[in-house]
Amino acid sequence: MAVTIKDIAKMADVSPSTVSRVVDENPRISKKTSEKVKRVMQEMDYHPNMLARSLARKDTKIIGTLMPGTEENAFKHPFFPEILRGVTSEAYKSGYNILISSAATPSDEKKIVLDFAKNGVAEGLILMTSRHNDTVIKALTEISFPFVLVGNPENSSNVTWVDNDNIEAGRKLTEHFISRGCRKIAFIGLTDEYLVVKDRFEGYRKALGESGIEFDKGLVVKGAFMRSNGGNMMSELLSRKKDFSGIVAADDDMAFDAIKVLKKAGIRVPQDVLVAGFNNTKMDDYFTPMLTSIDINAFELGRKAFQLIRAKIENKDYKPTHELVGINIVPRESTSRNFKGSTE
Amino acid sequence: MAVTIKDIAKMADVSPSTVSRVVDENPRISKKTSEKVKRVMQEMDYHPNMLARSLARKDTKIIGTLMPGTEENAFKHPFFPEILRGVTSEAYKSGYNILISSAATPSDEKKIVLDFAKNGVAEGLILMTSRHNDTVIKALTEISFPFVLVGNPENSSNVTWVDNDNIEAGRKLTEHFISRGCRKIAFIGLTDEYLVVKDRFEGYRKALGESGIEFDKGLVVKGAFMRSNGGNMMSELLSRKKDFSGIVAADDDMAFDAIKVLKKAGIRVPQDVLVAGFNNTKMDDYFTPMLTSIDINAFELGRKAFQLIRAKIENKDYKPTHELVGINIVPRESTSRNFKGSTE
DNA sequence: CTGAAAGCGCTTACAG
DNA sequence: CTGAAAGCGCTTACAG
Repeated sequence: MAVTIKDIAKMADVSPSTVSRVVDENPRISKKTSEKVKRVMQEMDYHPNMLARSLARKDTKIIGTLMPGTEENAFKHPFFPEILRGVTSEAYKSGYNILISSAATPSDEKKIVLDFAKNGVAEGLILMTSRHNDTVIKALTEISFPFVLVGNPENSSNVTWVDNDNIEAGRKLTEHFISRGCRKIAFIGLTDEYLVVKDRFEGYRKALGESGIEFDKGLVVKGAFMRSNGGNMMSELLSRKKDFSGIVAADDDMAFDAIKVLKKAGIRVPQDVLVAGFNNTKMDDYFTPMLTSIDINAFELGRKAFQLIRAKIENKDYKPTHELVGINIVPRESTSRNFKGSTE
Repeated sequence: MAVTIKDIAKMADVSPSTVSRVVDENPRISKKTSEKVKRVMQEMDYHPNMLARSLARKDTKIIGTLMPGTEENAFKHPFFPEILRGVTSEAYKSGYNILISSAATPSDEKKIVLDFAKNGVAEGLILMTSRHNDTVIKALTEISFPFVLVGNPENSSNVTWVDNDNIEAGRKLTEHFISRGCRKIAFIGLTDEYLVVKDRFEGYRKALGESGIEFDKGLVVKGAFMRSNGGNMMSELLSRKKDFSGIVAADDDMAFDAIKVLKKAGIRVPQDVLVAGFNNTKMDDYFTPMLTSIDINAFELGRKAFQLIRAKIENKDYKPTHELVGINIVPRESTSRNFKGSTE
């Protein structure tokens, strides 16, 4: 059987209360007693039982995270692990542990989350994903269980969240094209479904405006935010027979597929058209040409998310707030002006 | 305050013991009582406190996982998330939760793990990584805390583990080259450091032997198991001026870099030389040419790992064992014989 | 079939 | 500075 506080108390010839206080570094305990108890704890290899402590104290130092459903493709997106890494790394510093959970499908999520919120294990929750008309967020808000969303909520008034400044991201990437001399810049992958994309698009328009370039909606292609459509959208754009020298894709995967279609059509990237996307996927370095992209700093998103949830937990009347994580542009071959041809 | 078993007892006019038994679906409770209690639980939105239950029962339904250090590159390897996804998905089915922890550096690991093992929260541990002379495994074995390793331990006698059949993987991939008519097949990235690689190499030799191809150690290039070296190893091989028509790389990343060097040297893949790797990275589809690879089924590794740890926990004298997860070859352009040239 | 009571391993207000 | 005692919210052997 594991060593308990009672065993230590007996060996050290003090009361359990005293041992508990030593463990807790309570300053009221005399140095002498404290040292004696500590020695005994060492000798007996005592590790406090966290369950008992949590039950008595009503805190657990455990934060839950809700990942996208294991059956969903979202889970496979490379930035979830990065976010998780950020969360874990930050949690580690302050002695918190991270519990991950994930329903198979969105419909199971609410049940899981509510149970999570009420079964006493997690003190707070980090949501990795938000949906249109999110019932999870609503439920959590109703019972006022502390949570932080990574991403931008539909109704941001009452929720604490971290996200990138997606408008800024769109603006910066578009400026990059402009600085390379492009004036006819297309945007592919616009959708109403995701705020991220709408924001990136807004940034795109902003950049155009700031440079006095007239917005041409003939250069915008709408489409679902899914990889498989990058190619179709590119074909659509080509079929319009419009002139363009740059393409902002709503994310890297779309950019890859768009470039494939361009190649087939005999249009060279970057010699004929510059292309770039968002997310700074690992693949960007391996694609031909290497893809210019916006790094969203997923690790930092995770860190910030943890800091916020911790703040909420430790300060019950912490007001809903949000933080924006900076982005960086990573220029690569696909927008290079002195590209000597690919390495093949 | 949260609703407790006492509140339910009072409302339903029974004793707390009875409520507890209803929650536990104890068949000794009369249907009538059970229904009454359940109704009250519904009405009051009762969720059992897991901490209290765990403390009393001495089980927590929580499994810990040790990821590679957050500061290590390993954490970024795309198969960790996949493994985790497998673990989580399987855990969900049986109502277990997964706690992730990760030291910053290997030296912190032992402390974390031992505390984990003794603080009563996790009933078992899944280790995602093993090291040369692994002190974590040793410590866990000494205190006989249940754990399962994903990967192959140095000293496999006393540990339960899941891994791919890496010998089979090496064999299958090499056979693939042979079936394409290659007889002079190089192997780059051999190292003593990792058993995975040694096994893949063993499979390579096996396949050669089975086809009566003489092994030529002049076609083997040693090198650390790190991406950055794929290019160097390729250069080394080229400098030997040996003839070869196929290259087995110790993993996909090495294959990518090797191909880049080949391209620079004016050697075409697959027209002049076939190349393939291991892991079936997402990038394989985006690289030019698309890379043939061995899929290691990381999701399945995770699932199996969970099943094993659960078996160990629920059956205390479960004997150390291991399971091998099958692999699949995924043929792509880089080993295609009727490749019409890339899409560019 | 149901309940009273002891116990899981801690914490902490109260008393001294 | 230290201890006795009650309590955190459950479970379960025992008794009936």
